[in-house]
Amino acid sequence: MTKAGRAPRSPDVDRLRSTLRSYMEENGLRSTEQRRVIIETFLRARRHITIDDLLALVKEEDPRIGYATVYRTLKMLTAASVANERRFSDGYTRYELADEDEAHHDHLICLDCGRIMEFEEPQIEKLQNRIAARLGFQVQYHKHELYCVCTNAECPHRKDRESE
Amino acid sequence: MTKAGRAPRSPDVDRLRSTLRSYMEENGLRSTEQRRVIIETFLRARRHITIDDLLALVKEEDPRIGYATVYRTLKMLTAASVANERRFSDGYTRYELADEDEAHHDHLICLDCGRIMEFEEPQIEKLQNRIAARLGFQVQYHKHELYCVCTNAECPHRKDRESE
DNA sequence: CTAAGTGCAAAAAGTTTGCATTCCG
DNA sequence: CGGAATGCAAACTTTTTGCACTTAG
Repeated sequence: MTKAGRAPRSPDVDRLRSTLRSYMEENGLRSTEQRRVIIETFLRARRHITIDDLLALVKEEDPRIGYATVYRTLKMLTAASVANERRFSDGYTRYELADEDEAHHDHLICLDCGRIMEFEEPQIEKLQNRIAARLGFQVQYHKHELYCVCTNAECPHRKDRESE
Repeated sequence: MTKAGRAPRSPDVDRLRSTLRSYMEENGLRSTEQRRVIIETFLRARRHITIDDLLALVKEEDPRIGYATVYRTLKMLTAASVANERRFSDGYTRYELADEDEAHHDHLICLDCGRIMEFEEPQIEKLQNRIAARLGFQVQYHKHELYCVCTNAECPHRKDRESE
C-alpha cells in the first residue's frame, strides 16, 4: 500500500543526477539549456509520463523546445539508466524514473480513469523466478500489469461505467 | 510445465467454431471464402501469430487475399471472443486462440530466440487479486510477461549470446 | 437486389531520423 | 573552432479506414 498512488518524491533523485552526470561525461555529451529544462521537468513530473505530456510541461518553461529534443533526451536518460521506458496498452511509450526498486514494482492500471498505480509483491517475484527456472530460463526483466476497475463507489475518478 | 512450448491442438476448437457461428449469425456477418481460409489457417497456426505471418500462410492458399481482410477478420474473431490480441514488446500485435484457460495463462518470452511460452500459476493469480482488492480495485484482465534468457547451454535456439 | 465484404491505396498515429543551423566546451 | 545538440520536417512502421467494386444471402 505504501507505494500506491502518486509516488513520493524519491530520495534517489540525487543518486540519479550523479549517475547521469557520469554517463554524460563518459560519453562526451553536453549539458544544454534544453536538456536541463527537460530533465528537471521530468524529475518533477508524475511517473509514467508520455513524451507529449512532458513536452507540454517543458513548453511552459520554454516554448521553443521541440518534440525531437524531448524524445532524444528521454532516450539518453534511458541509456543512462536514469529512466525506463514502459509500454502499456494505450499505444504510447511512457517514461518513469529508474529508482532503486524500479526492477521490483509492477503496475495496476485503472480502466475507469487511466490512473496508473504501483505495487510490489516479493512473493510473486519468487514464484515467477521459480517458474522460469523450471522451464530452463532466467528472468531478465518482467512486466506485470493488472487492468482493473474501481470498486469504490465514491471514487471521484470513477466514471463512464453506466454501461454495465 | 504441462503448457510449456507449443500448445497441443486444443479440444476447444469445436466450441470456438460454434461461438463464432453464433456471433456471426447474431450480427448478420457473412461467411466468405476469404474468411473461411483465414479462420482455418488461424486455427491451425501456432499461437501468438502476427498479422503478417498469418497473411503469408493465407496467401499460400489464396494469394489474392489481402492484408486488410486478415486484419479485419482477426478483429472480428477478437470481437467474437474467439481470439485475443496480445502486444508483447516487439512492436507487433499478436493473436492467439481464446481457449478455455486463456484468462489464466501468462507468457515467458525468450530473449535469445523470441520463442513465446506459456505458464500458469494459480498462486500468482490469487496474490494479484488480493493486491488489487487491497487497493480498492477488481482485476478485469492482466498481463504477466517474463523476458528471459535460456540457461541450457545445449539449447538449439540459443544464439547471439557471445556478447556477455 | 442490397447490405456486407474485399482489396487497394491512402490516412492515421507514434516513433525515428536527416540535415542545416546553433552552440557548448 | 569542431563536434554535439537542436528544431524542423520528412521518413518510417504498424494499424486503421475510405471507397469503388464484388458477392453472399
